[in-house]
Amino acid sequence: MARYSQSEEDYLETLYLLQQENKVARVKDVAQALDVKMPSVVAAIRSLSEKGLVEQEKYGHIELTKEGIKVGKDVYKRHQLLYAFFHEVLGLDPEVSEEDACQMEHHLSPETRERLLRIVEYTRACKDDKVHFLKRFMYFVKTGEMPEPCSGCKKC
Amino acid sequence: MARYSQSEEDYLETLYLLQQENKVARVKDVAQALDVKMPSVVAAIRSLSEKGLVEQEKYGHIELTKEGIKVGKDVYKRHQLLYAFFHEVLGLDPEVSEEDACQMEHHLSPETRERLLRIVEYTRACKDDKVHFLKRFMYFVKTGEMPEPCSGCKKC
DNA sequence: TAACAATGTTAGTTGAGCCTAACATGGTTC
DNA sequence: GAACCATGTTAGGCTCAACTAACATTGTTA
Repeated sequence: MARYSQSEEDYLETLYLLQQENKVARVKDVAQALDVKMPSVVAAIRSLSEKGLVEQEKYGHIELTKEGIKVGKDVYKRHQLLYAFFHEVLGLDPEVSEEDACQMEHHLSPETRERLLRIVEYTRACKDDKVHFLKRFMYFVKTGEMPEPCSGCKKC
Repeated sequence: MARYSQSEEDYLETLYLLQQENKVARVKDVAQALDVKMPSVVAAIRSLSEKGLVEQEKYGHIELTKEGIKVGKDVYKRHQLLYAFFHEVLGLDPEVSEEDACQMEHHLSPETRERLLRIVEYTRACKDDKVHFLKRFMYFVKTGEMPEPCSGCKKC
């Protein structure tokens, strides 16, 4: 999978999400979603089209190619992962989590991505576990002090 | 503190680091550090100078102003924090940690920054604690399974 | 001190990605 | 079916941040 610019990734992600929701994406929708003007969308689509990522019929719908879907979906997955990490693990607001995910989704290496996924999974699993990482971490966030050892462990 | 572009932040951070090491920064050093050509540096310095962030004497040294130091240092602190998180908490290679920190340092909101700092602190504190988060997390990374409850807790 | 090498600067170009203004198309309504 | 409105497109311009080529300055060395 080739490398794409931040802007290109944003267009592909937006197109992917619009396709999921509406089945059709129009220039106007993309412009609204990305808060840019329609001519900017037209230029971006032309460029993506030349790279084989989207297909356009004049004055018609915009459709992602197979490759376009792959990239758009991948960006969105990175976004979701970052959001989950910020919101679920770090306990940040939905708004902040969303905003930072938007920015950072373009800069996530495969290695970091894998580890972030692990820590999200770990945190989720911990909720059913005796040693509840998130509880302990949030206690630390609030008080600045370490919780008692095994405070969350009913066995002790 | 006003907002600065990614490129501006990179120049200020580089100048800050060069000043820390050498006491003087020259156009050539900055160009090397950022892997750009000297005319690009000259243009960037002129722009930063107009914004009151650096001072230049023609054909001479480049110095950060008070404000420039503040911004450059702040960027570097964000970098260090991200590096620590990637390396110490997620257990990623120094190389990957460094590279991702470079990219993401420009997109870190104050809220996320605060929480990342907490999780790094928490992880560090855990090393002296009975319930060793990092050990447990790394066990999960390697095996895909949750460690035994309180496996790290000597009291149990 | 004259020449040369290293460094810094200026001028002009490029490409990405946005914009506005003007024009084109297509679907809805009288 | 003609007029109108929403949507799409083209043309042209702007800013940012890089580049090359050519020129200027400084400092070192014969």
